[in-house]
Amino acid sequence: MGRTRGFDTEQALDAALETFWVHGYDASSMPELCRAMGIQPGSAYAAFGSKRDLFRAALQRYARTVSSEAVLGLTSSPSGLDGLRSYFDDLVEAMVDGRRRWGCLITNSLVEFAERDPDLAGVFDLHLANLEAAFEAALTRAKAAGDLRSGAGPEQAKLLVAVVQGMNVLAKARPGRPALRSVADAALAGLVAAPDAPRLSDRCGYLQD
Amino acid sequence: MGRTRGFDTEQALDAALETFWVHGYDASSMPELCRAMGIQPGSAYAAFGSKRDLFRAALQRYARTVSSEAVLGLTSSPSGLDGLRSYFDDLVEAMVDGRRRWGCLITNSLVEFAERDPDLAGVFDLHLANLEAAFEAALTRAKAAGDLRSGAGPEQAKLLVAVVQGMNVLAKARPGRPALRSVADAALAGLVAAPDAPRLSDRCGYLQD
DNA sequence: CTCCTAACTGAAAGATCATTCAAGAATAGC
DNA sequence: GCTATTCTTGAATGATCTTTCAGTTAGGAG
Repeated sequence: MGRTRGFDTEQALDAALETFWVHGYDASSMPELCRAMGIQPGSAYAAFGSKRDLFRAALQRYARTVSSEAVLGLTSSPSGLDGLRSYFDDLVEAMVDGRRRWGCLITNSLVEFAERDPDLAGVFDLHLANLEAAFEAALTRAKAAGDLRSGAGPEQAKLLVAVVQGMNVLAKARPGRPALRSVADAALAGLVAAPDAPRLSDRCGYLQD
Repeated sequence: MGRTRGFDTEQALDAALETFWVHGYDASSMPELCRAMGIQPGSAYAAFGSKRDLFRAALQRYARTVSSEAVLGLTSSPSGLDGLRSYFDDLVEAMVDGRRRWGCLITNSLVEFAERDPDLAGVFDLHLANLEAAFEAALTRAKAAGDLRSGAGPEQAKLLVAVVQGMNVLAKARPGRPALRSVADAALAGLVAAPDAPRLSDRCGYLQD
């Protein structure tokens, strides 16, 4: 009983998420967040607790939606190499045109918050570990299929995580598609390269455009 | 004529630089910066103008000292490959023990400021271009010396820039030496790998430890 | 329809922030 | 030593930020 909530909590959370994503935590004031969410401070505090709690909820929503959707493309493909290619293709396009032009909320937050909120460290570590595990699985499948150069394997997963974090940083400088492609292509080239005998691999689309 | 300045400007700037480095711009308040610099607000404003100006000065000092010192190790070595190895070795050690445990001031600031201060974009772009040029030169020398796998060359410079930015992000999560080494080693392994014929290269120290 | 309860509103509180400024202190040139 | 000039001090200013709260509105239960 009592008055029913006049706004959709998840929709409001998405609005806050985008504000945090674009401007960061400190640079997003409560008045601005409330404007984005379309509600008043009182409602925001009643629904979410505090600015920090709202941020935590937004981070977790991001991990559950945006981030895990991207990882899904990596794990769902039967071919490990195709999964890797499509992951990086989507990443580049989202950074040029889409929402990733503001980088990655988790990367941004890791940089902004690592020294401040130990509670959030768990969220960051979990996200990085998930990404690494997905890369590891894809690399294992790719290796089993004979798509990797000898010497390359699942132990390159940490490198790919670092490359993705680096691209998230570079994306904020709006470098344009060619520069981002160049990073992604070079990262994959280091894995699949058939250095002296190009015909070793029957999959050779990685330089296609 | 007039009273002489009671503090050393460069020393104060270094203190502010470290504060910004550890906590970021927004999370470094003027009272805190003044405490770190050992001066009062009035003196800080007389000497540096505004908080933003102080930050700009700190950024440029960082680029002129910390950053270009690291790049020097990359360009000074006659062997391109040795330069690359020592650059990444130093990077990893500084991230484990040294001042880079707070990441890189420029990376942190790029993430925090890209959407806010177009004036700073020039500083960021210049820094990234310098780093890329240094990698490019080292890769060119390494290739000329026959130290790279065929297919690898100066066009991998952008990838290395991304890897470094990614390591700067990961460093904030305090991942420990093995994880960082794993990233650096994998990045170099993708360049120098002698995949099917290890004896192709007479320099093969990249797996030494 | 009435009442009870929960949500909403928007102004206010209380803290903190960047910045300024008047007053005191110290130096260089005369 | 005196004066003009510059630096330092630390409190004050005005803005802004997060958070709260009293008063109002609206929906469900009886």
